[in-house]
Amino acid sequence: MKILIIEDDKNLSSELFNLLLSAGYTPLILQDYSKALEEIKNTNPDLILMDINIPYTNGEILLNEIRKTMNTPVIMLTSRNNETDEVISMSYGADDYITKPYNPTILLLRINAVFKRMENPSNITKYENMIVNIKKGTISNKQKEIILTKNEMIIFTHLLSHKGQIVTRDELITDLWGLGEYINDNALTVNISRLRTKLSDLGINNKLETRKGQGYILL
Amino acid sequence: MKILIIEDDKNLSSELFNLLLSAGYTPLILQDYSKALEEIKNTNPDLILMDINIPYTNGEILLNEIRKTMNTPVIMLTSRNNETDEVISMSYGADDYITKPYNPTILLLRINAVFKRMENPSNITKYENMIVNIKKGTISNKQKEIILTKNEMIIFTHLLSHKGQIVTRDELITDLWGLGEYINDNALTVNISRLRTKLSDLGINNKLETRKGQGYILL
DNA sequence: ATTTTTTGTTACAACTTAGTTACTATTTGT
DNA sequence: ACAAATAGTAACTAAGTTGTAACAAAAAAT
Repeated sequence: MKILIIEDDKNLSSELFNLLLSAGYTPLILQDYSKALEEIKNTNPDLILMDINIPYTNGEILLNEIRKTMNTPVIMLTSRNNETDEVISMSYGADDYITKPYNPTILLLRINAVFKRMENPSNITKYENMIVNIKKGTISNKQKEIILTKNEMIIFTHLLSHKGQIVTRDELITDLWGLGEYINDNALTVNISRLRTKLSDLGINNKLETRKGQGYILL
Repeated sequence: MKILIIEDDKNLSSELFNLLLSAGYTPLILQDYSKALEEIKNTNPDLILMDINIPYTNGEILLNEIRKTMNTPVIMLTSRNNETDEVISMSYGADDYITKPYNPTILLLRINAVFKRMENPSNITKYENMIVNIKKGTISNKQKEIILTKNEMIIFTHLLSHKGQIVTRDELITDLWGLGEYINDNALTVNISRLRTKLSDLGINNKLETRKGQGYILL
């Protein structure tokens, strides 16, 4: 399990490094923002531990960037014990946060808990301002809850797990109907259309784009 | 009633000791993990009160060990008022958790509640405004009590333990009739229908939804 | 600019899935 | 042994999901 530490304070990062190492993880350290995104894509860590206050940017912005293209869990290290940081972290899509100074055991427990939540192909994911409840078969925002049919959910979760990446029509067709039988291509188109309508009911528009000749992409 | 306290903070443990003693329990104190398992087996306490953050290990691990061999109820003392600890505690099989600083009265109430639950190995659950009495085979509200048949109870409890999640028909069929013999699919449908009628008699309507092609969900 | 290809939209109908009811057999209790 | 409760079956009905087809729109290609 690779854990990427993004932290400029060298004392702290090496402490973390040792802690994680002794707990059986493979820690990696990044000191600053500049190469972060690239590095994340290269190393593809299982979890990111990020100081909210890193040089040349702040955690929120980086978190935002990360969330555009991947779902790697992120735990924020917040310096102050204030609500604002917590709220910011969580609302920007962090999976948990820890206030410094942190308790090593607690940190490990939290990491564990995040992994647990990951394993559990989890009931609940977030997208934009929506909650995607796979086991319940719904997507919702604060106002409404909308039930997706089986096909719609298959398409949506597939796109969501490849957020920011083009997904070919063939991939979706295989996911929907398997390899065997021939299905009219248009069936997918229609299902995409139906999904778009339901997303639109929750105010999500123009997020499921067509890339002609290539496939679809969820932004 | 013997209650074992596992807590390294001596102030806290002696506070707890006195509190429990004056409440009529027989408290025992352990300062650390090393002899915990052995001690638990020797003294065979009726309940364990454990700090999640004890020296040389953490509560989660100990709890895990305990759960491998016994069902002694465990209440976790978590240091902060955070969800993660709660989630961890409960998911590892704790029976309850208390956040420090704790209110003595609340603590005693919780202990009491845990004992209650033990006596009566959760034959009683609540759903909406109803009481579900599994052993008795009834569901009731303040006005009426309705008897469920075995099948109805199997279906209802299965759905109840997966509240808010889609449960496939196959799951229910397996739960009802096991894997072997073939049963007309419609038998389940009929039983669902009968259950719905009885729920409706207690004013519970539209809570047991069909998700066509997927299963049923109890909201 | 026009044609061709690809995708979108809509309405419809079929198909699958589930619901209802009544009936019967089996079990249970008295 | 009889009555009552329980459970499975079957035939029919109801409903929702999904694919199809016809047409529209947009993008790509010529």
